[in-house]
Amino acid sequence: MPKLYKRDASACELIACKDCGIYQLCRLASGCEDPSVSNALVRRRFILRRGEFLYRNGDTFQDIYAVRHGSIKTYIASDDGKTQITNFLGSGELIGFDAIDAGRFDSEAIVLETTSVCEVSFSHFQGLSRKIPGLLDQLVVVMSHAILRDQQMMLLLGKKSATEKLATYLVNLGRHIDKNKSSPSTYKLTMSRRDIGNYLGLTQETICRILARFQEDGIIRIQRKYLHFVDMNRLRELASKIQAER
Amino acid sequence: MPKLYKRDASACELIACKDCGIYQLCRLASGCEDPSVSNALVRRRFILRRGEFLYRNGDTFQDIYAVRHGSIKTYIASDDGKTQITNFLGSGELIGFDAIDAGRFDSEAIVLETTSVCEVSFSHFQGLSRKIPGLLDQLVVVMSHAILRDQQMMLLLGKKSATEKLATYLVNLGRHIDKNKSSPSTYKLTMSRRDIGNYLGLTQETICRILARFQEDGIIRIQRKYLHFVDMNRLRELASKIQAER
DNA sequence: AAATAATCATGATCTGGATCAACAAATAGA
DNA sequence: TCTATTTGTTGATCCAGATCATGATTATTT
Repeated sequence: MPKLYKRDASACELIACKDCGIYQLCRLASGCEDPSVSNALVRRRFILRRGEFLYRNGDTFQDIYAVRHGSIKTYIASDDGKTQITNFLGSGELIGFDAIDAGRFDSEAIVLETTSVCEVSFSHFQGLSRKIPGLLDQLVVVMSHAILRDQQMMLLLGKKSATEKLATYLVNLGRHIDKNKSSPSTYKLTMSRRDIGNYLGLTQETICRILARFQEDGIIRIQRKYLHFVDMNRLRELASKIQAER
Repeated sequence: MPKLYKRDASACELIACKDCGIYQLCRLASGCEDPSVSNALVRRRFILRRGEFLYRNGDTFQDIYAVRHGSIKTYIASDDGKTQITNFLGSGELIGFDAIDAGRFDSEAIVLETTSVCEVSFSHFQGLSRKIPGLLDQLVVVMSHAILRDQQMMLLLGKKSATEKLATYLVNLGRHIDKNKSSPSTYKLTMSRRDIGNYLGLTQETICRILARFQEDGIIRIQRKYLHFVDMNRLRELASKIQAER
């Protein structure tokens, strides 16, 4: 059962700041091209471990966060207790701006593995933006992208079959790999089958079965948490059903 | 078959600017409290008629829009031609910021009835924001709200039953009514059953059947496009299944 | 006004993915 | 180390909502 909550810490392995979602923001804030001088924006860094919350439902909104290394899931709940995972976040991604309007979080963020995070005080950010033109413009761009992503998700949830959903999900994982140039085509899944199912509007059983089928068909190899991409093109076809029959 | 596209025009019945989603923006831009002085921000106003596009897939992004009066649907398409309606917009709502990041629209907006729109040049908006602190902050707030809304939609699409989906949809329509104080509890549906179904991840047949059931159960009265709310509380219960049995 | 095309409505049937069940494997805790 | 809990897997069955079909209204065009 989760657990702790925003434990303080310091020093963590750096990921390249220039691969971070707030790199442009940090660069602007520090007023120079040097990517390491990001402290004008980032208040503190800390580490969370598996099962710990970054924020909880009802928390007052004060900060936005950037994932430096690790992974996080965010989800919302309905009145009657159903939950929907709204995103899985990895290195360089930003969390928290869904709470700007209400001034408090109506969602929760749980860490899926040991994860280091940069914390940006939003009021400090707003203060800086008075001095640094372009800072808010950059935030607007990031938020625009998030809206686009959410709309793609609505399309997936509303219109795609189970196979298309999972194929789409895997293709998107694949993109991350290229971006972070880890081993050519292998991915460590940090989320459970249940989480994937919840995210895609399916059950864990369906996820298991389709993963098994993808493996039989020679599209992926999967062993528990370890996913290996064998035929990315076929997967892309399945993601939007343009499969040249078979 | 749709049709024309961004036809120019002028003069249209005003809706109260203070009920508009960009009222705060207009007010800041005009630098005074007078809600009628909004021309610092709004470039032009025009009217579209049923079936006309406000923007189309692939269009270069230049403007954001505010609906003054009328209604609009927005949707995206997958590679294989499935479409998902992402929003229905009414008076005072803003459209277009999903295109800021990419610089072009990956979605389309079609007008559902004769609709008047305020057009705001985004580059002009950015220019103004250099002089008027708070302008971009306000946009960030509006976008944050849009993200929240999209997440609620993901929950609906991923986790709710057909009945819950439609009840939720009707309850949200109801909110609009109060806000725009039209006749006590009657609503003119400008979208088709098919559109509602598409939006909610259902078919038009299912929408018809559930509407009929809601009417039998004395929750609404519905006659083609005209919807009358009879028991809003019951509807709210159905929206998140907390129905005290029956 | 007549013809055509959308839209709405309702019944009959089918099916993709949920649910239920039972167990295996891995992980966390004591 | 052993035990308990979580996570993953696969089969059998079921059902909510899709699909198919047909006709009634209502809008739009000619």
